[in-house]
Amino acid sequence: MKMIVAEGCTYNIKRRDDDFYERVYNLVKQIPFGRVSTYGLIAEALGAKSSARMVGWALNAVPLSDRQYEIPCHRVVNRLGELSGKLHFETPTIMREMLEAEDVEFTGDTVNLEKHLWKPAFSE
DNA sequence: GCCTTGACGTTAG
DNA sequence: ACTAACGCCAAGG
Repeated sequence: MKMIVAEGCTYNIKRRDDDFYERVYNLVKQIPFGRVSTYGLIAEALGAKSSARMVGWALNAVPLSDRQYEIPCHRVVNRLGELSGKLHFETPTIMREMLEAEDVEFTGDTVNLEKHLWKPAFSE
């Protein structure tokens, strides 16, 4: 099930047997303490540049228990550094608090990406 | 099946 | 700097 990524043509997630979610999780796990990444970069690293949305969907499917300990979902923000996923935590403030606990710096309600953005290594 | 809804992103105005 | 229109695609009704 290799996808051909010709220029302009991006990987299509459509397959049920795909391990897309797993690959998202593996990548998110690699985000270092005190750093953040974006939905778009993660999607792109997986060869699904146009499917940033599905990255969020995958994270939404992460069990609450894994959310804090196994998979650092709070380190994924949108491309402007906004905490677009905060409503999916136990309380709307948790996400920011977790980031601040890692000394992540904010400007207003957006993360200082200059300082904390982590770019995933391109896989495959 | 059709329609709507999103933890998104780009582009145009 | 802000809004609107798309493109994207899995789920749920």
